[in-house]
Formats: sequence, C-alpha cells, structure tokens
Amino acid sequence: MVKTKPIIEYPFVSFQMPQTVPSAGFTPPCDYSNFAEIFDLSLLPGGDQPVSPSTLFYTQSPPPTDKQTQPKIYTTFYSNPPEKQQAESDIELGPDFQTLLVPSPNNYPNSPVGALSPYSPQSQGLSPNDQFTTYRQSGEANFYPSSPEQSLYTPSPNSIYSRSPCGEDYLQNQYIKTEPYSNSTSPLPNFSPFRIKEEKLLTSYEPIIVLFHLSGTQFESSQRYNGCAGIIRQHYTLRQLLEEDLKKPDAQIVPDKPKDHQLLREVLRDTSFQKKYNIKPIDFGLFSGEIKMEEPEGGQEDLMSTCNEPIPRENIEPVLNLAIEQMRKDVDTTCATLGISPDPSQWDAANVLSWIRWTSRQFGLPEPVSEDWDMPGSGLVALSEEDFTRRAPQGGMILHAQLEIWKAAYSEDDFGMNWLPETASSNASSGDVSDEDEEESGPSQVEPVKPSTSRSGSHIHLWQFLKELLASPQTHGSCIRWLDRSKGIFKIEDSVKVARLWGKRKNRPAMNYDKLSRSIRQYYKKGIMKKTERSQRLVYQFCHPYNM
DNA sequence: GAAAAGGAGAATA
DNA sequence: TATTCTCCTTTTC
Repeated sequence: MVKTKPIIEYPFVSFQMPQTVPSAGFTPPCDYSNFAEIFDLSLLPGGDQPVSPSTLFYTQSPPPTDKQTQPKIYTTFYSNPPEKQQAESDIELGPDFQTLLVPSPNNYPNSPVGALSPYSPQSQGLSPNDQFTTYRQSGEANFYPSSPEQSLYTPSPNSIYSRSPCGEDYLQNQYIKTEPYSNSTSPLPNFSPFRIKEEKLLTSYEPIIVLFHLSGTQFESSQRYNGCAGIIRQHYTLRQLLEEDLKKPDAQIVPDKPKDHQLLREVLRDTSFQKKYNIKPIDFGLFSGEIKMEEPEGGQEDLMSTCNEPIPRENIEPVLNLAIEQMRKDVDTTCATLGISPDPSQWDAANVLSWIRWTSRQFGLPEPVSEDWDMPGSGLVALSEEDFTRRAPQGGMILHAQLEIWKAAYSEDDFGMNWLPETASSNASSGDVSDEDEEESGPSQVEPVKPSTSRSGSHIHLWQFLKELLASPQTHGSCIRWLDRSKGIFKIEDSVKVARLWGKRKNRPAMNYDKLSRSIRQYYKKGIMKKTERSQRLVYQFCHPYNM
C-alpha cells in the first residue's frame, strides 16, 4: 500500500447527538450545545477565513512522529464523485478506497424537519434499514448498546457492514450504486458518493468508519439517525482553506493559534459523539496528550479545558440559535400542519395516526394500517424500534427514527438543546442550556404550554415512561438499558438521572430514586413489574404483557 | 451507604 | 377513585 499523505478528512459535524447519541452511550453525547461550544465562528462567512460552497470539513494531521508506537488510522472522505474527486485532488486513490453512497440531506425538502431522510427505495443492495447503518463494527465486545433488539447500531444480517466486521471482504472495493431518485416531488434524497479510505498502519487499533452526512447549502438544522452523526448544513467550506494548508511545507496545526482551523481541531477533540454512539475512540495522532477520549461527566469542562483559549459563548450563540430556531421551525411547521403537540407523549390516538400517516407519506412509505397505530402518544413513544418494524415492516425503522428525532427535540435532556418556546429564545441566547436550567424551559407548541403549570406528559405512567427511556438506548442507554429485552428485564444504570428525568416529566422537582422505586414497588402487587428471580440491585422486570 | 421493601397518609387528575 | 408522591422504618447487600 502506498500511503500518499497522512491525511484525515474528517467531515464531522455533530448536533443533537445525540444521546448522545445519544450518549448512545446519547448524556448528550454529541451534545448540541457541546458542539456549539466549539464552533469557530471565525470560519463562518464574514469571518476571517476564506469560504466556498464546498461541504467538507477536513483537516490535516501533523506528520506522525513515531509510527512504531503510535498506530493511526487515516480515513479520507470525499463528497464528490470519485472521478471528479480524483481530478480535483492530488491524493492518489489506491485500491483500498471504499465508496459509499450517502443521502444528501439537502435533498429532503419535504422532510418533516427539513433535514434528512435516511433511505431511498431506489437504492440497490441495501434494505431501508441497512442504509442507516453507516458505521463499522469494531469487533470488540461492548461496541454496541446492550440491547440488540433495540439498538439502532446493530447491523442487520444483510447489512454490508455486518458481513465481516473486521474481515477482508468488508466493503472490499464495493461501490454501491444508487440511482438518484428521479421523482422531483419525492422527499427522498439523491445520494452522493463518498469515498472512504482507510489505512491501518498498525494493527493494535481496529479501524472504525463513521460516515458522516453533510452537504447542503445552508446551515439549517441537524438531527440524528441511527448511529450516524447528525448533519449540519453549511454554507461555508473549510476545504479550501485547509487545502491551502496542505500545500504549505511542514504544515502543522498549532492547536490553539487563533483562526487556525480551531473548529476542526475542536471537532476532533469532541468525543461526545463517540460516547453517544458507543464508538471506540480513534487515535488520530492529533493533540498528543491533550485529548481525553473518554468523556467524563463534566465532559464539557474537560473539552474546554483542552483549549487554551475557550471560545466565548457569545461567539457561539448565533450558530446555536440558528440551529435551534431552524429545528424548532421545522417541527413547528409539522405541528401546525397536523395540529399536534411537539411532544409526542401528549398525542392522542388521532394525533398518532395523523403523524404516522403524514410521516409515511413524507418518506414514501406504504400507507400505514390504522389498527396498528391505534394508541395514544404515550404508547407510541414507548414502542421500541422492533415494535415499529413489526407494525410497519417497510419503513418502521424510519418511523421510529423520526419519532426519536421528535422525542429528542422535545426532550430537555437529550442533546443539551432545549425545546425553546418563542418567548424563551432570549434564554437560549444566553447560551446557557445547562441541565439545571432545562426545567425552566417549556415546550414550543402550536398552543404554547406554560412551563410552570403544564405537566407535559404527566398522564404517563411510570412503567410507560421507563419503557420510553428503554426504547431510546442511543439517548438514554447510559441511565437505563435492557438486560433481556425478551423477558422485559432492565437495569437502571443511573438511578439519579432516571429519577430526575421522571421528575421532569411529572413536574416533580423533588423526585428521587427512593420515591421512584417506591412507585415501582407499587407495581408489584398490580402485576406490572417485579424483581427478577435472582434479585439484583436496580434490576427490574416487566410482567407479561407489559414486557411486550 | 445505597438499595430494597413496604406501611401509611397526602396530593393529584 | 386510581395513581403517584412523600415520608418513614427496617432489612439487605
């Protein structure tokens, strides 16, 4: 293998991730505010850096200092068709390139939240669900969330990514062709080919691909789906300015030199997405000694502590506000259209059916069977991905993912981004979306609910709420997770957090685990929940049929 | 010390 | 009225 340049093109943009992503391992893994914290506004149009309409974030790693001791993986992403890219790039494309097609988010004009749709029915060789799966398994245990049935990250058996997680046939020179969706009225995306190059210089690290979605011409909104990072629509580019760096001899990134692609460095520092999606950290050889790959509880502080010159909040607020605003508008538009609350748990059965039908149409899915969706919103949000797929074999995962987006958008704890009502925008501009302040924020609705009096979702039962959390492993997997989904056995990993979430939902600030567990114990005699046969701390089991 | 278990009364919808 | 919250004591891990 001829390695041409030690390059990392790292088009990573992460919003909302999730929990957390997620989190998955999604506290607000890929925390929206976290991202905003690191956004270098100097790179925005009008900033000091040149911009162009390209779409890639990419950066350059410093020359490896010691290849023998510092294994590195170089992953290169290209957003252009290979031939065009090759013409544009001075990087030699070797046979180890893998080309994938990913949806271009800007091709979702009718998407409910104006961002992206994860699959095209025209694609070949991939099931709709497979197309969510744009990551690579590390091959190590615990890479995925513990709930296989629920995991958004578990590749289906047919997934190209599941053939051989570490094997040689993995995507071997595979070019997955997807014809752009020709129907101009379709909400479905055209697909843009990305080339991914991996070079594994040493074997001590398993290479991991995380395929990020970008493109678009506007900074509009972002959302999470299925283990991929969220997207951000940019109307500026970093490619050009970074290429200039590449041309410089001995180009080096000076970590904290102002206006020196701080965004890229910070993005690479940001490990929140790893936590959210439970992705193994990759040593890019950057920032030696500076990066904490495991984000502790105070990840934000740690993140900032790695930067000698933290970006002032006021510099980030416009970006944060822009994204919040756009996302809110997108969902508000849908809410207004359908006359429903932005909080899915508040929907009645008619709202649920309305949303399911509307979303199905948006994604070109088959007409849903009304009887399958005859339930209130509290029931809908408690459904797992599996439940969705059972009800809608074609596209159930999409519906579930879309609902996750709504839940995350509404949830105050998901990605550090409050669902701010119009009147609370000023609060957002303070940039303070800390956990403590979340309780001050209320939902944005067609008919706004007063945060102080509203008990959003207060009708929900505790067992339903717990199932709701369990149904979002990428969001809440860090605090509650299935141990045995089929038996309804779950474990509360973070009793404090679960209690806090419950208290928020019920507008009971004094809620704690002692009280929550008392409520759970009330379920014993009602036959809703029980302790497992071999009683374990913080482990409970749903009784049949509540485990369904 | 935290979690579990359960009694008892209050608060809420 | 059903459900959950709240406070409490005792036991278990």
